[in-house]
Amino acid sequence: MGITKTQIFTDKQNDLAQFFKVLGHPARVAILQYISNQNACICNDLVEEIGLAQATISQHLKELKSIGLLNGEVEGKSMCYCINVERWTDIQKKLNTFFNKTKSNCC
Amino acid sequence: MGITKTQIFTDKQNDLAQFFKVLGHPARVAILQYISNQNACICNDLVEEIGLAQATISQHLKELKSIGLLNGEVEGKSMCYCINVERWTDIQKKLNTFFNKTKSNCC
DNA sequence: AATTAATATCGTAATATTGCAATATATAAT
DNA sequence: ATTATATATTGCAATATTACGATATTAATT
Repeated sequence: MGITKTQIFTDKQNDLAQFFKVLGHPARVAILQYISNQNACICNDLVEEIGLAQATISQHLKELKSIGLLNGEVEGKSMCYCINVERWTDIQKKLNTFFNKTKSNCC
Repeated sequence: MGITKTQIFTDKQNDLAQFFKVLGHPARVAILQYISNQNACICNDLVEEIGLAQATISQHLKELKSIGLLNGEVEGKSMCYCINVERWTDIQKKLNTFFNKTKSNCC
């Protein structure tokens, strides 16, 4: 079908999967790395930097915003995006909890 | 288009995104959690446990195997899947390196 | 007010993913 | 050998994602 059966999973499982999913695209990985390398907020150097169309970059930014990873502020006629450090750390913790809990005791 | 432009990203970015992507489905999160909760290797209790068709579970297992997270051993007429702990730890480290390096210094 | 620049949204095409029924394969049990 | 059981693969339908051009929208500049 193409539709994930979210109803049969717990909220935690769905949330966790959603975090992983949003991070599961190289453009979004690259965007986050680029933002962190600039010592200031970025605007749309990203279009030049990454090499995808402006509409595409905008879409990826939207997905990163959707899980709260980015804050966006209007800065004149451009946008200033930056990483929401609190959320960033929060998600990192959640992923690590998953990794630490999920341990193998077999084979 | 629907096709990710992997050529414009580094191997590291693509690999990282691939790990995230494979973990980015609630069924695969649930499978990993279930395997870790059993004190032994599992076979296909998963079909009953998770509530997806056998073919679907088999597909998800294949994806988890594709990044080396699962080992599968023939056990009579069933399969014994277990988490590859070494790989598991390795991927956890890589994700944490990404999280730690990607830090914000703005806003 | 008109123009320019930056970003967002819409519409659309191409491709990918999810899920399942049906079928194939392989081993154990009879 | 036949049957039963467990898993993998194939083929297909439905939906999602990726990417982009075209078009809003919004704010600064002239």
